[in-house]
Amino acid sequence: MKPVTLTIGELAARSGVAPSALRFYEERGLIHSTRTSGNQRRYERSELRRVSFIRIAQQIGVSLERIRDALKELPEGRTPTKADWTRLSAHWRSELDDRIALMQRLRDTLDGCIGCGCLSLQSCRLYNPGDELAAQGAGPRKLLG
Amino acid sequence: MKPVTLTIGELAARSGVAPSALRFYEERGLIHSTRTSGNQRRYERSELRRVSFIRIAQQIGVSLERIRDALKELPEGRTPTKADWTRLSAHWRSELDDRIALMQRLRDTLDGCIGCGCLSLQSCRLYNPGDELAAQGAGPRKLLG
DNA sequence: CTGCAAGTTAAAGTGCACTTGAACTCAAGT
DNA sequence: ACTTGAGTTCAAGTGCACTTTAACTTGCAG
Repeated sequence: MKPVTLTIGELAARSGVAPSALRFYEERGLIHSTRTSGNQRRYERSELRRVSFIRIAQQIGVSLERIRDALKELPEGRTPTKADWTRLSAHWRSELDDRIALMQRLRDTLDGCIGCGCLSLQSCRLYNPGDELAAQGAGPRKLLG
Repeated sequence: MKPVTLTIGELAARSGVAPSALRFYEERGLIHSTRTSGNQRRYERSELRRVSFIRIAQQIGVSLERIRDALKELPEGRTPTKADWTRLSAHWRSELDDRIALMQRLRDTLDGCIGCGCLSLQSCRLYNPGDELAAQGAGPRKLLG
């Protein structure tokens, strides 16, 4: 009968993340393991969920540092419940909404520019949305931030 | 009366991109300059449009290498016309559509998972959309690609 | 003509997210 | 017992997109 914990290879296979990346995540405090008497890592099955969460957050465009901070919200000591994950998921949901909104703003403005070919900074809404920054010479900074 | 060309500092100020970045773009073949007798760079005003294009494409998530390849489509010798830029803009517009679609897919599936807290690989649609890859053990690879 | 901000180069450094390599140990099948 | 695949550590390497540094030159205002 198989033990409930996973080796690093098993976790890698199930999550689609390389063992080297898992060690790296652990070093950075994003995931945790216990060790066997022979010093090998063993992962709780719940770590799989953590890895999943990390990959989703990366898709959304969040850095490992910010992901680590978010994961610190999870309870120490006990396995996170459905409610714990739901709360974090909801947090990324709004991150994602923000990014989608940014992309759509970019697209809509690009649509406006396609007809005129006006990709220059002086007058193009793409760089100076609302033109309030037009005189300050800051360029794309606003959209980029 | 001011000459029509821009110094690197002027281009930097107008585009919101650091001089060091502009030199880097030039080294990588994304933009071009002529030199004064004293070896200083001078930029055509049309280079401003190139820089704008580069920043937009980066926002969309395109690498400098792919941006350079796209810019190679622009005519050599003559200043790009409205039509030239329109063609390239349309190309990025579809890139952007793709990314927005990916984000929305991610969001919709995350919505489905928020209620159940099921961020695990075995059954979650977020990792195995349509479940066709579920047996292959590839994990997030499909959405990540 | 002088002073100084702005420009030049090549090489090295930065931050992020990992990967690779070397040298070694562990676990499991025959 | 032996072999082999999987695991371990630490250090160094990779790729991208720049930035910084050092030593030096230009160009313009006064």
